[in-house]
Amino acid sequence: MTPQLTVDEQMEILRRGTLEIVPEDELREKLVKSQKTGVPLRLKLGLDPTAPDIHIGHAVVLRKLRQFQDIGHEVVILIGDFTARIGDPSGRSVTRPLLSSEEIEANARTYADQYCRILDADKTKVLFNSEWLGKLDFADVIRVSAKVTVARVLERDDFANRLSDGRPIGLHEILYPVCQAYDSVALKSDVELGGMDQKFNILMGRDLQRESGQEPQVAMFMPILVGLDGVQKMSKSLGNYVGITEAPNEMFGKLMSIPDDLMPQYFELCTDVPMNEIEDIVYGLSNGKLHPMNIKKRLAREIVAIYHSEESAMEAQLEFEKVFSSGELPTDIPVCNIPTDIMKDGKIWAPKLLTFTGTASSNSDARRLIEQGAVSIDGERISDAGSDITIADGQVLRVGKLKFVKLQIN
RNA sequence: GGGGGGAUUCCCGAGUGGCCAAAGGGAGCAGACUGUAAAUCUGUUGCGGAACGCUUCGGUAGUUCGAAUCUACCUCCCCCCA
Repeated sequence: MTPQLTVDEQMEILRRGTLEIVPEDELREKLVKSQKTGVPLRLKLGLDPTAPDIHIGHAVVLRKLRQFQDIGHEVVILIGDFTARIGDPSGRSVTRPLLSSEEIEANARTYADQYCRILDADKTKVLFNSEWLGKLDFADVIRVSAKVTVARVLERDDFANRLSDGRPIGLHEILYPVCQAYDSVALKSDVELGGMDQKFNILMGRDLQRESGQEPQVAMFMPILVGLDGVQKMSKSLGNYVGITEAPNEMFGKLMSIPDDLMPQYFELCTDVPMNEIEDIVYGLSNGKLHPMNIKKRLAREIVAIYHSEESAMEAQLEFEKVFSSGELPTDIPVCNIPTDIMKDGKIWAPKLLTFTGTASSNSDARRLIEQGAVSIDGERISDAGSDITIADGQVLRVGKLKFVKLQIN
């Protein structure tokens, strides 16, 4: 992109949205040195070999890496296939299922397809930590472990808490941070990015690099994006996410459903809107000069445009307004064939229509929806769950706010 | 090695022989209200062509007219002591 930004300008870009840079002056020094020598910095991002669906929460870190790439630096995506066997003790205590090497490879490929939408593929490398961790023998493990003291490991919040609560800590879990730290040594990374939950592990990398005679990496901590519900972190399993491969209309709709007070955060972390403009927006919202809905539309447009295009973002907005503001039918309605043999005399039992079209999961579910007034055909509400209803070719069945099906009778 | 506690519907969690398809909360869904939301209110959340019936409370086999509740065994989890 723009090759010759001053280091100050670079720092300003890189600081955006980050929680903490440890230590900040070392990052500056590294940037200065890199600019002088022309040797790019090596950025490390460790990823789990699971979770192949990247959402805009993951994208926060990936976009930060992209900023580094645009300045000229290179990124190493480190797939933790070896460490996955241990299970990161950070936060969750759920043991992860072991993955076969085929699965890991398949996941890594899916990852690659997706992160290319954000990262510059020419400046990105993917490595697996089994490559070096798998080669260590027991003596090596002891030698590396010897560089870390128990007190140092136990400083970590999670371990300290577990110890005082009398909850168990596996001996192997103590080695997890050591493994991750060793990755940094093996990669000779200059900067490692991660969430605050990675703080301990990433800082451990600094220690081990120093012990190994390397210049320690700088740690950059990125915030965890809050999900669409406005409460929990964005994650696929909670269903409160926007996937970066989702269609424009879906993205737009999902983004419009976030609580208002999430908007500033989303602007900062998920868009390229300049910070001073975001400040103006926040101010305008607080004094009532700006309407939250319009701002949210802008936000949704900005994000959709990143992963698709400005045109499709605009179209998504028009579609959204059409369906939700004007209450009109969406442009694309899935068609469902209704075979005549499940009908009699042009009629069909109402719950059957819902289960057949997949708009209800069971007759009981369908009955409920009908009784609650969620079901209509061509805008006319169906209210009797026991009744046979007359349907005609081309009619549109609507269930709830979001489900539409065009009936095709043959 | 010894002792103790537990597994309930999507999640948490009540229920200790019939009044239990199973309290309460969370989450979801639907309706109202809105700005599309959030908040709020209301309803709903096993299955069945359904005012009746059927299948559920870790698994299996029992006891009983009747079991989520009692017994035996099994599986898995957790805690304490060593």
